Amino acid sequence: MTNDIEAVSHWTGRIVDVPRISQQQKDSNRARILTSAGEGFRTRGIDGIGIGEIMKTAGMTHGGFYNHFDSKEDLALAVLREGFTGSLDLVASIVSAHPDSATAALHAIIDIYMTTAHRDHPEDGCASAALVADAGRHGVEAQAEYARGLEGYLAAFTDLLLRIADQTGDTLEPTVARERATALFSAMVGALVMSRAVGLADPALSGEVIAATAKELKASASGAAAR
Amino acid sequence: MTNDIEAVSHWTGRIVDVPRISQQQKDSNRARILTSAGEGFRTRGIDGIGIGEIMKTAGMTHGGFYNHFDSKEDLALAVLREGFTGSLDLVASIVSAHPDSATAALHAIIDIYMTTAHRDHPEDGCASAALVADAGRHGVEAQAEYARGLEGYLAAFTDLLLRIADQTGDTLEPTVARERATALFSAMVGALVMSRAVGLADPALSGEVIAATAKELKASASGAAAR
DNA sequence: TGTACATCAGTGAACGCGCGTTCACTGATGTAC
DNA sequence: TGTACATCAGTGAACGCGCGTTCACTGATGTAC
Repeated sequence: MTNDIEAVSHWTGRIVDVPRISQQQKDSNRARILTSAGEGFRTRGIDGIGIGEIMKTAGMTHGGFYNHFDSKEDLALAVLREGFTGSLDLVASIVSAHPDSATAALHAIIDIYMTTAHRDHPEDGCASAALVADAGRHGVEAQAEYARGLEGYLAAFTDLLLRIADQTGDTLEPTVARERATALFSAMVGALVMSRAVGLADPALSGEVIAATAKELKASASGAAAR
Repeated sequence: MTNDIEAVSHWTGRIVDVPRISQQQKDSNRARILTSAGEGFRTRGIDGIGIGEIMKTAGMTHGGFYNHFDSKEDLALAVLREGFTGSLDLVASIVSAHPDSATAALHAIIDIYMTTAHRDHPEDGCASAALVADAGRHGVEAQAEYARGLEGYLAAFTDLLLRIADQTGDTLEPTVARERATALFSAMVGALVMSRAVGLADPALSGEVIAATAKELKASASGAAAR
């Protein structure tokens, strides 16, 4: 069952689901595999879910997988690339929603990132947090994709910190802004992954980790120039 | 081959390696399994290495595993418990090596934690960083072990920040100290796992992440009271 | 002290299972004439 | 416009492999008498 179209079989005369694959349909199927894999990999890790289940979630049988990807590793690379693009687009959209105040934009990012909702739904959350361990344990190509994404995050946060300094009239060297952006993003990712590591067993501690870190990061970003 | 003792077989007359298992020997074998599993799990993830390879590294064949542990999951719980104990002991030993200055102790911890050596050797590094993703993807019992360890880290860092404030004459509420300790440890763990995620593909970025975060954290801890 | 026997840790073959991957097949699409 | 045929995406059975786990066996240890 690759689509919802019914047709009368020329051969049997019975009404059956038949494949009717156009290039557009193929592209759509590939996108569904990618979405399914992105969610599965983020939730259970690259080694934690198989091709069969990914394809089933995408609405196909497992054999057709290799019409779209060379291997599971190839799929993982595509998920990393696609995943970071989506995450960075979200950051950019939050920033452009606060054109007047870079501080408000940063606070909005932190408030969206550091939530129990984000903690509980890695499947459509930040790629950097959900896939950080998988990237470290896979090959150099996966790490290269992760590096590209991480660089995107650091560039976005560095730019934001520079704009905050500019708007508040403080002086901030670009190299220092980049260092602070690195520490900031490290804390966001670290808090989120640790809150996920204890979410089931100790919800109070889990919530405390993200809330306390968010509070500190917002205070730190506002008062950075005063340091 | 469970030990290095040779003996003459009563039955064949040939010199063979024979098992000669005392309680002490059994305890030692269990400890070797635990060490081997701790290193394997940290480096490649709980799902990334099998019982067979763990037992081989420990110098035994795989069948004997179940004389020591009920299941692989049981082993993972033991690794988490043992691993955090070791990590927290190391933190405590660094602290007691700097009895005069809590600031010096914190800087020493950061300088040991945020290094390329620690990044490149998860097998004998911090349990919280190496196993954070595995804990999040395993059951509630694994998360409970992780939570116990995380609580130990947060308590240790909170105590250290309070002692720094005390020694510099600043006032610091315990609840605020705990929040700052949480953000601090989140940044340490986040920076380390991200630096591992790009270590092979982009050593420059990888080194930058730990160096920049370490620098920021030390500056932030020293100037925390001034904020 | 010596002998018989129960205990139990380690060995290595075997189990069922799920995985990533391959492959023969089906049938709709697109092209050639 | 209609017919014949090459193309190729999806199906589902099958493959080899490694995994976690089980089990019959071996032989040293410890205990009973």
